[in-house]
Amino acid sequence: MKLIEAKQQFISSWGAFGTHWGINRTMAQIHALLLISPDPMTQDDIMEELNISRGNTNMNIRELINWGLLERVLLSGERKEFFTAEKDIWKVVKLIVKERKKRELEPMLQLLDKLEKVEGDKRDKNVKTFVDTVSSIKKLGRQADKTLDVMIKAEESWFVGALMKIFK
Amino acid sequence: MKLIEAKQQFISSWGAFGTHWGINRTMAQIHALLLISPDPMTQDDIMEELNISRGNTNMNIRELINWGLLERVLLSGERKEFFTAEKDIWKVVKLIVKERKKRELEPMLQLLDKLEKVEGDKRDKNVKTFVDTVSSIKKLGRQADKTLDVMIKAEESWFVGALMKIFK
DNA sequence: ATATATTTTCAATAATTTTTGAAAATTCGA
DNA sequence: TCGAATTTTCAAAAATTATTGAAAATATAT
Repeated sequence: MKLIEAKQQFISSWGAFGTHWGINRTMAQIHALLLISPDPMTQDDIMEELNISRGNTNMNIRELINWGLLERVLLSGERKEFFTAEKDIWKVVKLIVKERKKRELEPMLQLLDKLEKVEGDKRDKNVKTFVDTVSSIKKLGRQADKTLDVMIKAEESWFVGALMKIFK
Repeated sequence: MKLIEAKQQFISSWGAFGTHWGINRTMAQIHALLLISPDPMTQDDIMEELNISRGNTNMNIRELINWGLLERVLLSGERKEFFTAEKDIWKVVKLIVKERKKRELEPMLQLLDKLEKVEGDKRDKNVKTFVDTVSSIKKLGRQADKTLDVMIKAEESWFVGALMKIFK
């Protein structure tokens, strides 16, 4: 397979993959393109390469910067802004985990805390099932939250080494 | 908070949560409803409780059964089918992980294997960056795949215990 | 200060995904 | 086997989400 074709496939499937991970298609495609670009690119470069509009490009670049996945780069002598992607995949994973934890897991845990305090007699099986379900989700969620916190701070080598020990 | 209101909130936010996890809103809501229902429910019960159409209910129940999250239950003397949800949250998590691994991670790893073999001279920095990126994603992906395999087979008590050891 | 290049915004449009509901198929008791 | 109850299908409609592109805002060089 030629590089040009391989790039196409990588970008398009990273895009599809992203849609399952809370990142929209274009955002994931821009990210993919910059992951495999040795040099920083401008907004115009990205528009042309992916055949998408200026507005779309701009909005998704900004969103990627919010996630910490892209950085603005200033090249001396250039008027335009350039963008580059974090290339260390372990860092990329940690950034995504961090963001999704904040956006999804934490609000869910807060809600569960509130729902666990529902009024009613636990001898009523409806109340009992509700409280038991909420409690067990909360328990697992809290464990996941703590685990992810440690992961976010960990070095890849340490993390993989530790996992290997457990999972031989 | 009254049970009825707590149920509403649980169902609606589980639905929103699901949309970030490759599960559509209605599917997640049906799942939530059955998680907190002490007794099995029929399709009509579910339609009425969630105010959704028959077709929608039917399609999403079947999808939940495909994921292994719901089971058909036959109650003696009843003509209608009843449905019940797996209540053990650890098992639920494992079922979801298993399904998403199969649908998303495995196809991605297969593609990366293919893309890594791209033609071209590695002294060309475009080729080098491409291959390096693909390889490092693949490496982390394979590790994740193995880790998830062990997780899917693990008991919750063992798993949490093992994590606690690492993450003190 | 002005002209020009560049970036950002956002209402309108397009694409995609979800939902409906009625018809078709299936199941099951009598 | 028949007929009513129940489940399934799927084309059309609705809802949601993503994209465009032109206008406005901002930044920069001269």
